[in-house]
Amino acid sequence: MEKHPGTVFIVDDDDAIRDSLKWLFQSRGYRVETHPSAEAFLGAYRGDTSGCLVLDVRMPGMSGLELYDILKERGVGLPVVFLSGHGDIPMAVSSLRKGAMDFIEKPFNDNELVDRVAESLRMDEERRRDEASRHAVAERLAQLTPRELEVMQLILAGKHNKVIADELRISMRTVEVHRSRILQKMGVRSAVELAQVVSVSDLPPAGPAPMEGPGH
Amino acid sequence: MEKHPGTVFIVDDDDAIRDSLKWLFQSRGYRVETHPSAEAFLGAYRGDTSGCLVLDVRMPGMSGLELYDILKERGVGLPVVFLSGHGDIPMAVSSLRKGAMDFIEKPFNDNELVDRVAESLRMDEERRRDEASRHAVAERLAQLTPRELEVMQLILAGKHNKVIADELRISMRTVEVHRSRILQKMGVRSAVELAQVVSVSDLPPAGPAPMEGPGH
DNA sequence: ATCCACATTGTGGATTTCCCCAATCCCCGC
DNA sequence: GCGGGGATTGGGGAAATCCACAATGTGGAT
Repeated sequence: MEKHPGTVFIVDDDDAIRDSLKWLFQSRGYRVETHPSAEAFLGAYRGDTSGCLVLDVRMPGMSGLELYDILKERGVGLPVVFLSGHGDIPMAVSSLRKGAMDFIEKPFNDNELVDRVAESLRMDEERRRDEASRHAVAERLAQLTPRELEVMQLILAGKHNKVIADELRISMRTVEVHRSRILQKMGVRSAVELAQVVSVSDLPPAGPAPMEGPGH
Repeated sequence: MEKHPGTVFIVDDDDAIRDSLKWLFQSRGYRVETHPSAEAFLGAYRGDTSGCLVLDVRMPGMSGLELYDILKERGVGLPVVFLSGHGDIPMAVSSLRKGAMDFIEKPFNDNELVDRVAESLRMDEERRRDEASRHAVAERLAQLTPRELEVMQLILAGKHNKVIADELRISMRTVEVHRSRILQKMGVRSAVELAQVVSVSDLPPAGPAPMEGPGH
C-alpha cells in the first residue's frame, strides 16, 4: 500500500461516507486521513503535508465552502475536491472559480473521484515544488542589501556596469563589487543565470530594455 | 458609446434574448455582434477580433458546448461566458474545467453578467498581448539556424564562450560570431536581455546551471 | 566608545566580450 | 557548374568583466 504520494484528507460528517471513502482510497494505495468536521480538520492539519482535500459541502457547524475560504485566507494551497448532495449550479461555479479542483455530486462515481483526486495530488506536488523554488529565490533576494537590489535591477535591465555607475552616480568599481556580491548571494555565476533564477520570482522592473532592431 | 475595447459576441437562438442582451451591452458602451446559431457565429468569426463570447448552452443544431469544443480545437482562445436555461452541475463543472469564464443560469442578473463579460474582455486583451509577445519571440527564434539555436541554449545555460567552444568542438571565434548573430537576430543587446526575452517562450534546456553556493 | 554591516573607491592585471576585416569549406538549388 | 547561405577560423584591437589586495566613511547596535 501507499504506492502514491500525498495524503487524501476526507472531511465529511457522515460516518458511512467517511468510511466508504476511506476504504476506497486506502484500497487503491493512498494514505488517508478522515475528519468528521471542518473544525476537526482545521485543528489537525499542519500545512506541511502534501495532499488533497475531499470535502463535503454541507456539514453541521462550518460548511465545506467556509472551510475552503478559510484555508485560502491562510494561504493553504491544498487542492480541494468538493462533494455535494444538494448543491446548485451557482455554488459549483463559484467554488470552481475560486480554485477548487472539482465539484462532484453525490452519489458519485468511484473511479471519477479517484481520478480527480489523483490529479489533485499531482498538482499539489507540482505546486509545492514551485512554491519551494520561489521561496528559495525569495530567501536569497532577501539577503540582498537595498543597494544591491537596486543594482541588480539595473543589471537585469541589461545595462553595463558603466551605465549603472552613471545612473547611480557611483564609481564603476563599486558597481563591480555590488555585482559580484549579488551573484554570490544569489548563488549564480553569471548575469544570465541571475536573470533566469529571478524570472521565477516577480520583481518590479526598473529600467526597461525591450527587444528591438531587425527582426523579420 | 464604445468606450470599451473588444466585441461582445452573443450567440443564442432566442430572438428576444439576443435583442435583450444586445441592448444590455450596447447601452453600456460595448460593441456587440449577435448570431442566432453556433454555425452562424463560426461562419462569421474571423479570429482576429478581441472579445468575449456569450454563449447559450442549448440551441438547435450545434450546441453551445459543442461550439466551445470546436473553438478550442481551432485554437481560438476567446473567453466564453455560458448562459444556460436547463443546465446541471456536471455540465457547469465540465465547462469551467475546460476553461470557460463562467456558467450562468437564466434568468440572469444583468450586472453580474456584464461584470463577468467585462472581466472576460480584460482577460482577452491580456491573453492577446501575451500571445503576440510569445509569437514575436517565436518568430525571432525561427530565424536562428540550428547551430545558432544550439549555441544559444549554451549561452542561456550561463556558459562562457570558451566552454561553449570546447563543448561544440569549435573555435572560440566561431562561438563569438554565432553569439553576435543570435543577439542581433533576437533583437537584444546582451545575453541578459536574451535570457529574459526567451524566458517568455518555453525552450528545452540544454546544459543546466542551477543555483548553488552559499544561500541562507 | 566600539564593533559591524553597508556603501564606497582605487590599482592593476587576467580573462572575456565585442567587432571589423577577411577567408575557406560544404551543401543545395537553379 | 555557379551562386549563396551556413559553419568555420584567424588577426587584432577597443571595451568590459572579474578579481585580489587594500582602504575610508557612515550609521546603527552593544
